[in-house]
Amino acid sequence: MTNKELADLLLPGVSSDIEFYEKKYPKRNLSEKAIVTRFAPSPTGFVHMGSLFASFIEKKAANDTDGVFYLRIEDTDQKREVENGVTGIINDLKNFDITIDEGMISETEGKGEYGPYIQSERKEIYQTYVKHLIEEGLAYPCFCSHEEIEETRQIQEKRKQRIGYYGRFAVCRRLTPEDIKAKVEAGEPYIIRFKSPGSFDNKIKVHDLVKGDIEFPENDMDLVILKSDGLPTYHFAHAIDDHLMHTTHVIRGDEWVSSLPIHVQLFKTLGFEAPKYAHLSPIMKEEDGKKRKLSKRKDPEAAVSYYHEKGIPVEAVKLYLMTIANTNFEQWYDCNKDKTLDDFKFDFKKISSSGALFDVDKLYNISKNYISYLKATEVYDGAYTWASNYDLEFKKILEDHKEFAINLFNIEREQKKPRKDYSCYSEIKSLIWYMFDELYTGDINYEFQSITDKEEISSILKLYIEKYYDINDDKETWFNKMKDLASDLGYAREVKEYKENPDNFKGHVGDISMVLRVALTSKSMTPDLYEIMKLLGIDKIKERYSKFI
RNA sequence: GGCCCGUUGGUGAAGUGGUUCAACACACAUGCCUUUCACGCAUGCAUUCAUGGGUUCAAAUCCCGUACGGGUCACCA
Repeated sequence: MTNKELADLLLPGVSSDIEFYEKKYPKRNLSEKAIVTRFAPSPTGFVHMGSLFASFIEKKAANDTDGVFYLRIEDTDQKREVENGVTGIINDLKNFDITIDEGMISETEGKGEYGPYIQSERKEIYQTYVKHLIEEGLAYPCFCSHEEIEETRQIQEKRKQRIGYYGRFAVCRRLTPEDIKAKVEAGEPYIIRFKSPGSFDNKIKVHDLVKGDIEFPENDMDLVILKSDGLPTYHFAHAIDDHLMHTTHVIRGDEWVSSLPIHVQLFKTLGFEAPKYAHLSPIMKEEDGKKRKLSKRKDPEAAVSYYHEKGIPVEAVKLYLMTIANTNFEQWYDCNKDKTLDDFKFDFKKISSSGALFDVDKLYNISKNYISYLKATEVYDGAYTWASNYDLEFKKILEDHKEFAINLFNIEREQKKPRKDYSCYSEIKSLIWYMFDELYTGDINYEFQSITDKEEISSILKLYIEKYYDINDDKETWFNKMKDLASDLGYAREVKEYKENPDNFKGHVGDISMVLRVALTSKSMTPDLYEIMKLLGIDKIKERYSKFI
């Protein structure tokens, strides 16, 4: 029996014409330096922080070089299938403004010339290559049951030998065509394994863009390439897809580095040019003094939706990702505040080779800085969008008081050194609630500081309203009047004055303004009181003061 | 257990043999500024680069061992 006949017996009705696909998916018409990358998740319905990180880098690398970034869905494991799993991924990417040039755009549709972009629809392609490999004598069927494999494993463990299907443990490799024919005709189930040409004693060196040169023993395992359901394993699909889709750079998590010998070998024996590899270290998290991989089960911040819920601007998350992606980015950005992420040239060499700890504090800091340089209207828009998704009460307030809210956000903003109050949209409400009557209700907890006597407070408020407050005053006049008020009541006009002779005064102008602030907002910490008063207006000030009195 | 990778302050890190080499940023602390807060400014925070040994006139930087951490060893990706 020839290899050709064997191939027909094993994969009847499948073509082995690989030239068909080689022609169908020609080399991409791109410049030499253009990078083609892909994000290739399983359709689990959501994107993990680590994957977002990878896809972010993939897209950036492609964009920087006028290349292509595409989305391929790896659904060869049917047990993992999740309903609407693709849509969830597309949405998460969309939320982070990661758009694709090619690939899946909905649960079932793809766009681009190199599709299908979902592996379950590429079954014929894989099988064609598998059949070709059988014809070439580079692959063979394996009839071993799970139990038999397990037995071998135990033997190997006991003898302290390497575990796996290789060398003399690869029993089906030695099956004669006649054996195979008999087994197939008897209806024995089988899978297809790759006939590894490697030897464990040979060393190979693989270059990784992040980790550098890595030396491995050559792969000598006869890996499964086609599973009993007719779908390929990851390794095989990777070789076929990235070859046919002409991926130039495979960027993925470093859990894959140990498979590198397999992948390199697969590409080589298939006659494909291997892509460049960049293996990213996982994003770590510290817990109880120990580092561990950020886990989607244990860590809410591992889910990309977390940032959406918190209302951290997408741009801020991207800035943070870039600071861990390229170690020189942070300083570059510091010196180029007017530029954007697009202006920064991503460099594979500047990827840290050890796992970065995910630093939420740093993220919030970046976000806070980012928001502080936004225009008031942009803050409004961001807060409004966030509230529309997560806080309808706040959304209504923002709608009803649009002008007011924008003016509020504009206090001490749009200047060289703006205020930095908000690190994310979800916390804005808790910082400005007292500015809205809708929220300024119920039991108010007044945070008075040095002056707490009700009588005294009342007399300060009364006098201020009756004699001093004029909404038309400019800031200087306003503040001078507060000083007048202070001296009227026996307080020092200046803090210094008070500090020099504390016995001569009941307190100082700062104490007075604190009373005015707290009685108006209940809070001891607010933005500039002059601005706050102006915004609230005389009626509301009178109302709140008299309510207190 | 085999194979592979990593280890610079509380955190992210710069730095790959030698002119302040432990930069910069976050966090923290103190002080100044200030009617509060925030901002800003100033100062402090690793005599030391996991650890032991070696190479060298000279090492965080090169080599070897040890420890610790991570990854992987499926008809999962």
